[in-house]
Amino acid sequence: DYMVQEVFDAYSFVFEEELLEEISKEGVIKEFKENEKIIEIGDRVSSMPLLLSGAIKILREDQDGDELLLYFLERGDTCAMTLSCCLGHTKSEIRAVAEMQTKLIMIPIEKMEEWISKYKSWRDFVFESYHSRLSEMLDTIDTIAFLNMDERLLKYLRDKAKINQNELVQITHQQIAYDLHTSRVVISRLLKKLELKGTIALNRNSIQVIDL
Amino acid sequence: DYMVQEVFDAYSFVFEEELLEEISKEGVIKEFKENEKIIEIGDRVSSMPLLLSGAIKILREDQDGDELLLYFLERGDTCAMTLSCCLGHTKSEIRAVAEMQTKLIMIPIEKMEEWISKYKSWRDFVFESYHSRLSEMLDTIDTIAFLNMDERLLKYLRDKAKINQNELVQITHQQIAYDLHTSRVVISRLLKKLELKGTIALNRNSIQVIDL
DNA sequence: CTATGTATGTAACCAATGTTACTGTATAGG
DNA sequence: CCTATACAGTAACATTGGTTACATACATAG
Repeated sequence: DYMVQEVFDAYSFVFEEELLEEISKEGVIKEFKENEKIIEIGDRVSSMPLLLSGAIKILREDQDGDELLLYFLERGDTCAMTLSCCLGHTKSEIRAVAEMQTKLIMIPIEKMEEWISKYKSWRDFVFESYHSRLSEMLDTIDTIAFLNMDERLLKYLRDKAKINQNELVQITHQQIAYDLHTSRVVISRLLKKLELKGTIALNRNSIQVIDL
Repeated sequence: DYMVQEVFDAYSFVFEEELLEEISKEGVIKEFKENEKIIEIGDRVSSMPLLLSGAIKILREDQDGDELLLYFLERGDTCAMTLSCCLGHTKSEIRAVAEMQTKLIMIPIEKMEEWISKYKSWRDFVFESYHSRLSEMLDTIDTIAFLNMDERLLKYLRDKAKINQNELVQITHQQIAYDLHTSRVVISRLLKKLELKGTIALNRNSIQVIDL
């Protein structure tokens, strides 16, 4: 029977063969380039994305249009936020942006509801997604509430290095400032301090995380 | 057939009669006094609480033991955090404290898993709980990340007034400081400013929220 | 090579929040 | 009534983070 190779690669440890085939049959593959917008705040969500390869960053926005990074998603993840919107038939409360070249498979909302009754593994996956997303949100809250900006910055760089599997993080100070909801000057200042401590090395358009 | 009155009162619009009866039969009623601890961080969670009456506040703690209020739960709510722990068989990541005299019914974890297959209304309830908890968490993140302390304080007082259905909030400055993860002096200072603006009136051990 | 735009470094200042220290006042228990 | 304690008001100062302004360095189009 027909099966998409990437679906197998990313989800064979999670779902049984029959479901993997259904996903392959019903899902629509979509690809996004780095920094391409995947979901916008207020979008009606009519299908649920499963991550096949790449990574996505999930952002929140305030009234003034200022952003805040919530967390990253990787292969095998799904966005519980979107899931939640699907099941509740509400609009997206977050923005999703491709962190790199990213491949998704979109599951129509009717199928995902059908599979909840049909496949225990799917149901478990959905619950597990909610669970890990709640944990991520808690972690995000801890970070914002309990850490100073220098600690948040270092955590951000380490997370970014991990997601990109590269200790050389390709990014500008301004982009970091957007993700952490602060200003470029603040980031430059703190980065310089981290460099003096020997934790990182600064280059134009990239930062090397030494102390991973 | 036997049914607990409070279960009917709080959940008759959500669950069918058969399920209401099962809940009444399998659940164990527990009562908590104001400020009594319901769940502690690290606790093994072996049953899932449904709120029958009263209110609960959910707190997060950092390494130094400092607290942060996440959100309140009311009648008809359940703690998706605890739910999540139940299903994932992990320990509690949060603390739950009775905000007032509170009555819960505790559902054994096996039953709640059984009902997920058996009752669609239960499954919907579980998903809806996850959905609203994720929304609350987003709201909490917005509050911490995007608001200044004076705005957070006012929001806190309004939420508290709403939960207690009383514009006269019985609380000390120190307790507010704990919930908002700041110091008593900061709270006293900001409260005084709010009083001068006419938004609130200060008394010993209580605050009247005028501008609800 | 030069001009332009983008990225970065940094000083000076401001605003918000956190800290310390001390004061006064209400209240409960003796 | 007296005293100990919890609660609240406030000044003075420190720290963190945000803002403005400007200088410098790099990269690329022409």
